[in-house]
Amino acid sequence: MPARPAAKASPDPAGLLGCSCMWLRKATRRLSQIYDQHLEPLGLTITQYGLLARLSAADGIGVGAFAEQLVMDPTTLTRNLRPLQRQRLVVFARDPRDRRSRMLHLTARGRERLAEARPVWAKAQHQIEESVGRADVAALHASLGRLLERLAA
Amino acid sequence: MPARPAAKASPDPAGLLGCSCMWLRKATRRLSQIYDQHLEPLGLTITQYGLLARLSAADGIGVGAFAEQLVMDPTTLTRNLRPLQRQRLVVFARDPRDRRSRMLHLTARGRERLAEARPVWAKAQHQIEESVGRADVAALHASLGRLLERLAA
DNA sequence: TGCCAATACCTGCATATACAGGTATATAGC
DNA sequence: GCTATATACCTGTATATGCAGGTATTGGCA
Repeated sequence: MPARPAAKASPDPAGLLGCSCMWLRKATRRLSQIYDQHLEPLGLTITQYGLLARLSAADGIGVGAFAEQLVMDPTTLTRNLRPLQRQRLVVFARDPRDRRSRMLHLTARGRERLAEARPVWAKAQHQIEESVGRADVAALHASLGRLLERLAA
Repeated sequence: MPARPAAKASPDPAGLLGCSCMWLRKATRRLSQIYDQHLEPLGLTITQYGLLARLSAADGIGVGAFAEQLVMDPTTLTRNLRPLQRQRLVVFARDPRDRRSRMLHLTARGRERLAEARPVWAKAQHQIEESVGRADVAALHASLGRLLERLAA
């Protein structure tokens, strides 16, 4: 029996119960709300936390390569980095070997902020796993991982 | 063996392989891109298609109730409806019994556009099911449905 | 050397998303 | 009827997202 959250009587005349994108968008809205509420006192969104965390493992990477890792348009990434840049959590540095490229670096301040934020993020993640079930969450991640592999651009 | 798309060597120092929101956002970006490419000739995004389709099953609904159905902030919905309003695919009508409320209606033009778009949407959905596997897609939908039920606001 | 195509990034525009705080209307108490 | 509160929606501001098209730099090739 498939799960059906809101729909009352309608037999899905629009076929939207079968639209993968609607399900994903809806779930993304709800989850973002939860993470963002937890992170708000730190002045970070979940997107920004994610960028800091990824960058801490890829220091010096260029915008293009970073965007590809994130399955994100490079122009989107450029703009998503701006609030972090304004808070002096990340910096852009010209690559002397290729002056077109900009190497991204976490600042000391950025590493500090990330260290503060990590347990807050973990609390949000834990809350979600409590509500949804650890196994279901793991299955969801695996499912999304397969989807991204099979739809790789 | 859990699926791991991009990460090369790093043992996930940031814990992000376990962040549900990152997985969802990433997958949403990729899927939106696919649907939007299909729908582009019709002048619709996947979000807009979804609003038309849902509205066709809930004609006359108010902004607040519609937003709740969509797990979306009412102010977001108001603005998402604007491009459709400009294209005269939907209209707002004052409810005579409660002049605060605005009843949303598809126009004839809106119903036409939806009829044109439906097979295009179906083609995108079909492509995704071909690539990802019908069973995996169904499991994903069920998984997201459960998540939304258990995290209902 | 000098030009051209490819590359790495950016700006302009449009949509998608939500919070804070505003206006207009309705309803409950009195 | 009057007022206080609640409700339904909107605007201002900020971030998130991606496409079209631009600039600067690099590298290949004549």
